[in-house]
Amino acid sequence: MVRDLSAEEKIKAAAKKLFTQKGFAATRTRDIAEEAGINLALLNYYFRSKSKLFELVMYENLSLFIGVIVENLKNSPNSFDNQLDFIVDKYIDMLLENPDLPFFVLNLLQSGHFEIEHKDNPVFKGITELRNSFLETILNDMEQGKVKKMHPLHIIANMMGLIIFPFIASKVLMSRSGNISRKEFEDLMRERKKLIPEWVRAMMQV
Amino acid sequence: MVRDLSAEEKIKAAAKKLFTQKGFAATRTRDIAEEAGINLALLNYYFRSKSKLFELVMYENLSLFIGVIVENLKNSPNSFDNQLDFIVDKYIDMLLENPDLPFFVLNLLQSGHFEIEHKDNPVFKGITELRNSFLETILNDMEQGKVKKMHPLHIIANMMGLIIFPFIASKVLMSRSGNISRKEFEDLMRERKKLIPEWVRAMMQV
DNA sequence: GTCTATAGGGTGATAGAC
DNA sequence: GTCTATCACCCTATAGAC
Repeated sequence: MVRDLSAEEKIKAAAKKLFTQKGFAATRTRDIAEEAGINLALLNYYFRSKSKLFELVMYENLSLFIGVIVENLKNSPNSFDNQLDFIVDKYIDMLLENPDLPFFVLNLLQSGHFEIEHKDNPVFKGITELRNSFLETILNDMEQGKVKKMHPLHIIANMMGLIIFPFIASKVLMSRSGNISRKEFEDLMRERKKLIPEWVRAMMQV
Repeated sequence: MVRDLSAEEKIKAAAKKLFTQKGFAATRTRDIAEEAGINLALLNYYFRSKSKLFELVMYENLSLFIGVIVENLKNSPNSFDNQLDFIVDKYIDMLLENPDLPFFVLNLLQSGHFEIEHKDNPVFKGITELRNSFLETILNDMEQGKVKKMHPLHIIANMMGLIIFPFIASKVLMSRSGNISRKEFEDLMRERKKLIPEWVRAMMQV
């Protein structure tokens, strides 16, 4: 139960939680209302419809996913090495605070509720900007012989996979069969803030 | 539309496709029936309920996910190096043929339709077996100083992330912003069959 | 702004004819 | 085994009282 907020904020927080955990279709407006501790009718009063509420949560989540990084990348030195440390650190911090976020993004990709292609979509622009900035520095470093030549997609996919995948798999890891606690998991993730940049550098010199 | 199969098989194939792509809640039995080219009533005639049908598809998908590997691991030499090449190769082949499979597993983790914890669940047993076999060889190699000492979870998460994550992200990569074709994507994945084992080895010696 | 009550539409499942 | 027609339920959204 979400407390000490306006009704509108309580609904938004509850919606964010449930949409992120269960996806659009499996989340009922009744559950959101109950989680928020308000009446069902109030949800429609503030947000007009389930879809509108979902879109709002979606934009806030995705902005979280890329916002910090896009903004700060502009101010960071233009070498892959520096950007690497920075991105890994920020992403892992963000995921430790929002561990379900990857699931939300994955839900989006399936649901069709989000036209990621739309040119003037600010999130789309952010992703494109992030990708281009990164590609540029990577290609630049390859040109200078600093790193082994390979398709830059490998590098981006590897880095993102090393960062994000453990959070996706966390439910298996922390299950009875996985046999580690939430605290152990979080400690391991923090440990990865140092390890991932080392690993990525090692991979790029094979 | 699925053709040239018995009604029962057509329904199963359609259900597998839709459940995998959209998840349990967002898939309507009517859509499955239409995709299969049969009547809605027939679905319940053969499978009793939407949930029962889902469970069937689920077991077949998960068995695919772990079955081949568990079986063949038993017959492979007991060193991490050999198992590494083998697993990467088999997984990527399997994912190239079933690119939506990771989404299905992710849906499962959210939906709660699957008690992965259940001890006598054959899929659970397979996963446990796979994990233990792997842990054993990794710890053994660490003991002998063949690889750097670190939490074995890092190694398993890294390997699985490098294999699976690109398929999860494939929809972004192959979108307009991602800017690569399906064929290019598949070629890159095949390239990774050689690269991933090299990367994993490099990471373990940092 | 917040509630109760209910309309309106969709979904899973089944009865019953063939 | 396969179909049509329909039931019973659940869900979103809104009307209207306070």
